[in-house]
Amino acid sequence: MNDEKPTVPDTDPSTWGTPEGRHMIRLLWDPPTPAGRGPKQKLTLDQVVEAGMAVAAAEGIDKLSMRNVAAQLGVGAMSLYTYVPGRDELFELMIDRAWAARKLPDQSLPWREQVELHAREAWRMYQSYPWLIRSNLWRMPLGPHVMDVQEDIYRAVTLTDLPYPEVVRVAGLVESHVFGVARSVITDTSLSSNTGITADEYWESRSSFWGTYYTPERFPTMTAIWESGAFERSAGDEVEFGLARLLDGVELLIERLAVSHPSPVE
Amino acid sequence: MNDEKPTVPDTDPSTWGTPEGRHMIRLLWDPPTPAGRGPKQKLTLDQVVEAGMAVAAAEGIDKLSMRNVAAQLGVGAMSLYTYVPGRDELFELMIDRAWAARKLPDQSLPWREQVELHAREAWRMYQSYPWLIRSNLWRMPLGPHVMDVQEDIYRAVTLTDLPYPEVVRVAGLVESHVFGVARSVITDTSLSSNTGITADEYWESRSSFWGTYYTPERFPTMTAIWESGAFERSAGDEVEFGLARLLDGVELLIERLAVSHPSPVE
DNA sequence: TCTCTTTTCCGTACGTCGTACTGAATTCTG
DNA sequence: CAGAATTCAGTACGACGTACGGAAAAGAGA
Repeated sequence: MNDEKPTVPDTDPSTWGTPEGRHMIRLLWDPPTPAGRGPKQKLTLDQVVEAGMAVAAAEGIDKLSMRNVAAQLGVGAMSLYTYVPGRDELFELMIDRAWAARKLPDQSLPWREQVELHAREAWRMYQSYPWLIRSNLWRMPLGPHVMDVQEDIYRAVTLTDLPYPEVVRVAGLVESHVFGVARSVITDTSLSSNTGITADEYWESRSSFWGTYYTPERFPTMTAIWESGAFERSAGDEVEFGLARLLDGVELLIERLAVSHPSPVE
Repeated sequence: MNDEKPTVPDTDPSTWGTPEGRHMIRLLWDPPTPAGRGPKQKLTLDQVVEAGMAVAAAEGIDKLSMRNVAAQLGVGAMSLYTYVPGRDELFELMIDRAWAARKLPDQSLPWREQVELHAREAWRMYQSYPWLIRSNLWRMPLGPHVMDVQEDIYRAVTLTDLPYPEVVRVAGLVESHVFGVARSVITDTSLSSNTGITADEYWESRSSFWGTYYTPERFPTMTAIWESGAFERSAGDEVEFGLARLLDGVELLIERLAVSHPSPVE
């Protein structure tokens, strides 16, 4: 037995994983080969992905359906399946494409400035492509742009000389923070995900709450904050504020570790 | 003109907002009145919400459909609409119910310990109800449990004596952090949102990437981190690590403000 | 040039979803 | 006991992703 399927590690990567997985990796990394035989393709993969981003930008991510993207391109819905395996995969390609616009920091800068630039670039990305907040429910696409940025973030954080486990955590912390601010701002700014109502309309529709169940006795702190006007936030500042606190904390950790394990080179 | 609809502020809260909004607020705050006339109800609102949570727990949030919840309860799908205005509203009620289990910290503790307890409770909540990570796409429900916890978080952060704008930001920062860790862990742990494949199956299916496009030259830092084993993270530690860095940063801010604006009482 | 194979395009169709509408059954009110 | 109000639920509509199959197009081999 076991003579047909050897248990030795397979050395040919083109047989690793599943056909679907390999197909998706190829779509992300290789320009799709124009394929000799049949009729010419009316579109390119890039056009399809761009049309998806156009639909998401114009009508919101909830309207990103195969039928809508196809209509945007003037083709039948099922035609898209020759370019893309399915809706989820199209979204994956859109995510990687969104990351393509990320600038990388000058490597000669101090680590903190590099990390700050990465955070601001992430913030800019979420503002440009608000539908990216949905990507949190997806696994990270293994696309070239996502991976290159990710690598550069880890490189920048490594400059702190922190041990690798802490590097991973700090990188995740910065990412989470920007994402968190983006999420709250986008949810409050753009249209509601399902119904098409704005934030103002939402609060207005539920305004009866403030006259019936909300009492300053039950919610004294919120009342005070509200009256101070501090709930009216400016989003950009929130990113910077959190980032500053967070990196202050990281610097403190670096100092503390330096004291307990002094560098032999110093 | 304008004699029928006065522009003076309406003093009767029962006319504020929209009928739908008022209905939802009532569902969140008042036990539904058993309503005299028609046939007895076979269920209670609580049973419906609980059935929704059961479906979400057993099959994942993607299987939370009106038909599934109804089947769970042994009633017709349309019957649910006498208890709940719609699917989104049911989810809103589920969210508030999930927050009901949040413990509040002892108010005599130092602010930092109180905030830490809030963070750990949030973490526990996301572990108990993983489908809550979807709530980020919703606006915060104005339910009693959500509001009470929120008030208590603000109260705890206020103990720092920071100005209100900073209080709001710090509270948001802690919330974002816990959410961020929960998101990454849940996405990596539970089944994929759409397809029913596990994280292991996902990475396995795409494993061809590592043999074809991934090279240590292009991704040197990730390679080093990978080989050190630092990518195998333990989630609970991540919450604590980030929380520690974050609150260290907040303490630093407090000290800095205390220096520039020394308390007159001291 | 003619045929064969491959590929593209896309209409149809199935199963899912939320929910509008309708009507029958049920219970309290007058 | 008639009428009004309310619950339950079947049917149906328009959206969705996508499996399937057929028609058309284009290069490859004769």
